[in-house]
Amino acid sequence: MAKSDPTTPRERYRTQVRAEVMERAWEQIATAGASALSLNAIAKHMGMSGPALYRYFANRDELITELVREAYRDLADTLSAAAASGADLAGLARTLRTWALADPQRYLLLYGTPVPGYEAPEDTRAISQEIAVTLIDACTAALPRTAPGSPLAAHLADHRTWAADHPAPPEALALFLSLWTRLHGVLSLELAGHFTGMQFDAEILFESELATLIG
Amino acid sequence: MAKSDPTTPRERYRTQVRAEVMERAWEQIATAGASALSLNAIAKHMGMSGPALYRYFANRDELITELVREAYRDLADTLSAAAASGADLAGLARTLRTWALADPQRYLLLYGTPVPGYEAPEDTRAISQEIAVTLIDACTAALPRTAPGSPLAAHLADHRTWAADHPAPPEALALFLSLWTRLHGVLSLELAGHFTGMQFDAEILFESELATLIG
DNA sequence: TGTACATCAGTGAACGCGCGTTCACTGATGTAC
DNA sequence: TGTACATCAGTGAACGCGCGTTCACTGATGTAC
Repeated sequence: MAKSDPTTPRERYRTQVRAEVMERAWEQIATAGASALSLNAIAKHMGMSGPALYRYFANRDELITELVREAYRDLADTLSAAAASGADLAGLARTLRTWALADPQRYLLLYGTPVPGYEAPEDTRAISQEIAVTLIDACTAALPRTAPGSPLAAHLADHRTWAADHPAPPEALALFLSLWTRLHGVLSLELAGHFTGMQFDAEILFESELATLIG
Repeated sequence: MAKSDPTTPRERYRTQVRAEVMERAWEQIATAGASALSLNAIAKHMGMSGPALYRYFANRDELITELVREAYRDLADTLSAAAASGADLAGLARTLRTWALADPQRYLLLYGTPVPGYEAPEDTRAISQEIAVTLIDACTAALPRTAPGSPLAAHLADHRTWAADHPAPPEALALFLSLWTRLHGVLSLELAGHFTGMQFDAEILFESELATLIG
């Protein structure tokens, strides 16, 4: 490695340990949920003493923030990669479902019941909006030529500051909100286990909801 | 009060204290969420010592169970009362929304991310099904005469053991699942605060979703 | 290449906290004769 | 109506636990001359 390389061995070691801490944190979240996340437990699991982690994270909140950021980042990248390789709205929706099922607690960390006492920092909102933009673009492309102009679209024409930076017809915003809430409705009930006992296939419900949105 | 009255003063006192414990528990849940519920904190709030509560609840899990039962019971009663006074499917949906907004954490206790380490007992499933039945009946009544027979309905015709006791056409079951997941999608994102920052009116989104289901 | 110093990862002890839960006990309330 | 006894609500002390976090320290790694 060239001498000019800015990453010193120590820096590389640091980022590596940070990464391992977060990996263990994800394992712990997958098992017991985000509210049970404990620095001491992670340290023990890594064969280290508890205070050692304070070399890598200022406190528990910063670790959670980093996890939230990583999750948003991963979802944003996954979706925009799918969009870049030609996925349409239905494709993006299925990508979202696959992503959520791959690690339910990760999805629930972002979109489930908020972790009590934790407030997400400003910059995660930016990534969250990046995700929205990807979906809104796909919604715009999926709009029928003659948009019906629902009451929701009319309302959004006047209440679109949240998408002010991004040009899109109000019908696309309406479609986006419908899409988001419907997919989340199926996913969150499925992941929370509210369909267990009912033996139907949640994927068919998901596809059905998708079909009524686009068909 | 007649001598034959089976409720002795002590029994009345017991149920009264139990009720107050649960009231305080709801306050605590409303503030910090269900996973932060603490027997000691409730006792302190009532001006009692911690161990005193063990006269009324065997342990923390039994208290949570009682809260879950009460919430399900209240929702089931609210919905069936609405149905009894002539509310149609849209009316029931709006009743559900009102109920959820009245106490967000109560709604999230039932339908949000599960409390880690807590498993709901069997008999709450029964009340949950009671709720489903009320909604399914309204769905049956709301079906157009010539049901379209979606792929979801076709699937449900073969996977309806969860509604085996209750006669309803598969199209009604399909409508019920769509309704449930869509309303929950809007409600849970709204209650979890994922719409804050976007200035649109969640009620209009709710109504829009409802309209596409029924109209 | 070798030595002197600075950096920094990790440890163990400690603090204060709140939790769920058990237990022996006090004191008030209700019951039986 | 009065006394003797049983029931039971509530207390305070205690146990063991795990948490987040601070701090003084050790020992290894990297840097400068």
